[in-house]
Amino acid sequence: MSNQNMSVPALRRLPLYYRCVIALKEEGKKFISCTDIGSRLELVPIQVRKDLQAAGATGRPKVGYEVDELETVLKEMLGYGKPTDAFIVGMGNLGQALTAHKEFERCGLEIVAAFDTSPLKIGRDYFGKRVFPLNKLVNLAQRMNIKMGIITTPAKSAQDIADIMVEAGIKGIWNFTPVHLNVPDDVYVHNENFMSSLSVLINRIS
Amino acid sequence: MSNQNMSVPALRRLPLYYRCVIALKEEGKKFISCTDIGSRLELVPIQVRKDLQAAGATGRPKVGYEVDELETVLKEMLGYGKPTDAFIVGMGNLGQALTAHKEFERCGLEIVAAFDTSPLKIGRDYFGKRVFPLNKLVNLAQRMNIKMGIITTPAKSAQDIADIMVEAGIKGIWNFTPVHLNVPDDVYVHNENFMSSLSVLINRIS
DNA sequence: CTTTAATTGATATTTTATTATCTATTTACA
DNA sequence: TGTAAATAGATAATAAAATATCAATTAAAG
Repeated sequence: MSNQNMSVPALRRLPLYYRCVIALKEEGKKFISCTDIGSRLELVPIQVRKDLQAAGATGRPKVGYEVDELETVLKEMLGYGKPTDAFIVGMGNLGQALTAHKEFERCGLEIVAAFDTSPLKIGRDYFGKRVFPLNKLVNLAQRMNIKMGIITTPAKSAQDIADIMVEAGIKGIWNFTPVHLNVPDDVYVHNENFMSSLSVLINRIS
Repeated sequence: MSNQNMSVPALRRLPLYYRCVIALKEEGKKFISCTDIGSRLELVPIQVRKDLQAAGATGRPKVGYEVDELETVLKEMLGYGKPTDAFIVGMGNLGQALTAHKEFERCGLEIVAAFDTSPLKIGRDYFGKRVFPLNKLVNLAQRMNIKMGIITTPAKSAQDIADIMVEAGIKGIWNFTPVHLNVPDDVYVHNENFMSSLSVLINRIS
């Protein structure tokens, strides 16, 4: 199924290609070349070709890739076909923003439940998602076979939440806090560290 | 001042070291080694040492780095001392979440004004930041000498906003939309593409 | 029917980032 | 005072990613 030996940088570029393909499809294009995609995304054609090759797409010389086929291949590789169910913990501003985010549903992610410790939030619905107390997480995750968790709590609770997620059998954690999480080897953590991005930006403009 | 020839991966790790240093300082530690930092962050000591070296820190054999000095060096390199003023455009859920984010102020970023097109939002305050109409951006940015812009609008308006920011003289754009932005060479765009992160997560758990 | 231009696919090269090795230094302890 | 252990700092090696080169293929134009 999903190619595990694809490099992280390449994998991160696939959604860009997907968006590009959808846009071109809407423009009525039937075929598309690496050069086309590259010029739209400011990437060199060779890189696009290598990435598409790794994703399993095949094209025809002089013509390029068939748009419909490319869409299918990318969709498959990105898991857009069968969405992954996820829990989100921390219904602060960021948690709410992610829960409201429409694009996730079109892109392989279904946030099925939210968790918080605040009695003001528990039992409420945010954008159609019910908020549960934290102590229900393990049980619900196991019953619903949840494999992905999103952490949008304050930094100080992040490790505790991660521990709970690990106990619940979650295998992928999307960590929006700036703390390093300690988890077993079979759990993959992706850190969305805004501070890291900020460092680069500040460095580049000064 | 800020070292332009530091690699992006290394630069992205600096905030992690900074957090670690602050934590150790609070624990009362006076000196800290690469091994210590590495074991806390699950990084190999050599990598930590090289990064700190690039940041300009110097340590003593057998002892490590002085915590206070390390804090100063990292703070300087990260620009935490003199915060960068920024404008944010798009006061939807994500825009509000970022505006509310307390940590930015402690980490070199000051969001000084917000912009939106919705009459319901213009004139209001969100977390102490006034929302202005979009057509005020260029003028305000020039008067306030704003060099950083954050885009949290819907995807379809992103390029338009980027064009306005470029016109306003903004040199660094933090793009939270999934679209590729076309800007002149002297403007640096950092893409915070949630879809890219999602690809990696979905790929790794399946 | 032949030539030309564009493009893929495969392989090779270069660049960048990470990791290892080795030496010098410093502290702690016998 | 001497020795062992830990560590920084410098240099070297390795691994990973990006980019270039080249041959094969195909469609279109002459």
